[in-house]
Amino acid sequence: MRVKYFKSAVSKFILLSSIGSAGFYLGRKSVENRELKNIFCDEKINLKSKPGLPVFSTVSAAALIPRNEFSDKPTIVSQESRVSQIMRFGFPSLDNVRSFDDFILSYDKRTRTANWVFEHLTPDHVKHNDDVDRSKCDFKVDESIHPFFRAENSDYKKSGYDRGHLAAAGNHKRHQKHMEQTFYLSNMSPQVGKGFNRDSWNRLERYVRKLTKLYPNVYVCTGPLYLPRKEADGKLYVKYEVIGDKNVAVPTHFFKVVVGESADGKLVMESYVMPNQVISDDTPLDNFKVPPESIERAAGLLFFDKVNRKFLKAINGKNV
DNA sequence: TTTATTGT
Repeated sequence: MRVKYFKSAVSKFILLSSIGSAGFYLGRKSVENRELKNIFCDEKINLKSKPGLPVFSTVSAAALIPRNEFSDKPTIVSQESRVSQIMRFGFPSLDNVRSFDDFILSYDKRTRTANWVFEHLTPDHVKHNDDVDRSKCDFKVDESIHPFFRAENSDYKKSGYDRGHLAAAGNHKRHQKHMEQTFYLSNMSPQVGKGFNRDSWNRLERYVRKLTKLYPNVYVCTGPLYLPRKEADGKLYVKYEVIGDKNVAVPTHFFKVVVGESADGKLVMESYVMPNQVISDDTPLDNFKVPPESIERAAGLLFFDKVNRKFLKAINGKNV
């Protein structure tokens, strides 16, 4: 997704980096006005000239083989699979992609948490369902990942961090099995509990669910960020804690990129970055909006690459 | 309403 530069982007960057104790950088140049213009102002960017982009158009979601807990045999997926519905607008990357029944995940063996998760929400997915009970769900090891690289429950124990869902449990209320699959530790990242996971991040997740009241289809990509910050010597470093015997990485931030599709096919995009720290409950979610391109650069991902610009009407509330 | 941990 190539996006135009908006003047408000500068103030949003400043706002974002002012949240919390110290400034984090969504790209080294992003705080410099001149560089920002170079990055975002060129409306004539030739997509084909960008490395990596053409590769994605050749990848078919139908080739993926989803997990099936109840059989050793791989299931061949039809063209109209849930995977291709969820990934309709393209894969952010192709690294270690795993498909679950109602969400897709790319796993990072080095950090022992995901690179990204992708979900497709409809009013049906988020409405209350008496048959689905969150309290019956258990956090469980993802046995499909090599023991060297998978998080254990013991890694989180007494770490001070929550096992925070990336694909939120509340987004998968159609079947008990769907919700249970969100409890694999491959879908967890260490998150500050009170003040973040249980509060402002949860507020963002509920807001995304609420978007299904406005848009019959909502697509959302969520993941961790490890952003550089300036140290005392004036240089930028990426620094993050690791927890447990498996050294599970504690992300500095998390992102969400959301696309809502109206009944007439028109699309709006919103993208957020929140620091993994205590956030005051009265901080408006708008304060966390950042240009999607800045997340792409920081994360090494491309979001909604297959969206036809013709249908994209707004990014972060601004018409495009 | 939805997030969760710790201790019993």
